[in-house]
Amino acid sequence: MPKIIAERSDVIPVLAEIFREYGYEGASLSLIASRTGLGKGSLYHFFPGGKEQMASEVLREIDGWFEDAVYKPLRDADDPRAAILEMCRSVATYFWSGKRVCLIGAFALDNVRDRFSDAIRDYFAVWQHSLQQALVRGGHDADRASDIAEDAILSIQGALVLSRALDDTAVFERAMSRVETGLLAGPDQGNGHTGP
Amino acid sequence: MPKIIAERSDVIPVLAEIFREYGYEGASLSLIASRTGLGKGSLYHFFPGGKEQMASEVLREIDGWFEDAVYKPLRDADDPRAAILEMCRSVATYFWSGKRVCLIGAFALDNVRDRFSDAIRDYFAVWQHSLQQALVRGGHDADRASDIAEDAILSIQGALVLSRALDDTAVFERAMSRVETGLLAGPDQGNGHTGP
DNA sequence: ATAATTGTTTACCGATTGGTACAAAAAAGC
DNA sequence: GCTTTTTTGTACCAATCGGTAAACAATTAT
Repeated sequence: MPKIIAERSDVIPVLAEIFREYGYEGASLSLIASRTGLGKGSLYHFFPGGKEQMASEVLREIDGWFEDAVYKPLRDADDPRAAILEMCRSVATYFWSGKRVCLIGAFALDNVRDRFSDAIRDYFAVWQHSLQQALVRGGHDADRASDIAEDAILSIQGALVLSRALDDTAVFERAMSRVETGLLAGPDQGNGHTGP
Repeated sequence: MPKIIAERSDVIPVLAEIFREYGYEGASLSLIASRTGLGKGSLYHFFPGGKEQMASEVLREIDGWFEDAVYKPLRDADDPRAAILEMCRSVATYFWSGKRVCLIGAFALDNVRDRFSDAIRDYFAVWQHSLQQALVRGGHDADRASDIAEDAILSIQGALVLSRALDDTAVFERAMSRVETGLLAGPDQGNGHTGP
């Protein structure tokens, strides 16, 4: 039978998009089979662990992408401010201005959270830590940097929720603009809740 | 047969909790039947429209609760600052410091969003509008109030995502504290992205 | 008391779920 | 060429899905 194009690694992004659109439970095997072009036989040949393995590898791939494209630059870049700017740009592109859901955030709200809790926690924890590190190198003290990073990440997630709920990408874009401003504000400004 | 206790209105909060825990697709009829104590027959007697009607009435009830407990006070209260403070308190209690999911936010990320898009949109739109109104009465101009309200609501939603992902209610509490500070800051402070 | 209404039980429906078995086909190694 | 390994199609599985039918019990109205 024809081998079409399907390398094993080519199928994971397709799986990711399916899970994004339909959720874990909503992504039925027949749907997966039809969208990937792979029969059940092939699917279970590549992923003996079934749907759970598919989702698990999707999460790993997403995490890997963020590690390379976002987290590592944040930690290693010479200019932390430039890295933060680049993060905002990458994130806005990745989430297609709010039209594309964050699969890991969606899983966090779903009942499948327990099944993938480690991957979900790591994704956000590493993100926050990397961002915090960039902020510290930008002159913030550790505690305040942690706070700012947390607020930025949670704002991005909330922006995805709200822009999808209101069906308005402008919500996401405004939020990203606020996040960028908040991250780039120097350590001297006291624009937080730590006031008197 | 015994009439137990089940008034029709008593079952809706139970349904709400089930949907929160398992999501729309994850809440199977057999699960609903066992948790409510009602057989399928009774369920379909009360909700001829099946699961979709159940979810729909749950959303209406949630919306009604927020209208009474949050939105209306925000619009009508004599002291807008006190109303905003009360909103923060109500929200923190309602979401049990981040341990309880926002069903409407979760639906917004799910594939059932299309089915309930009107209810989802209204919930957030009315929230934002009510909060904006309170801010305007607190001295902000309309555009800036809209921006602040949007940021507050999206931060709350993001806090629910992140605190669940990290399994840490402190994330939610810190976020609520920041939200409160941001909402209560007077119109003279320039702590936003509208700088030069 | 009796009739009409309301609520509940139970059995059942076809469709679909995630997953398995296995043989045939294609690709790769020799 | 042949053999071995990797990949695929098909048939099948028990379990469960959301939903229906209808006989029956309990409540209410008369």
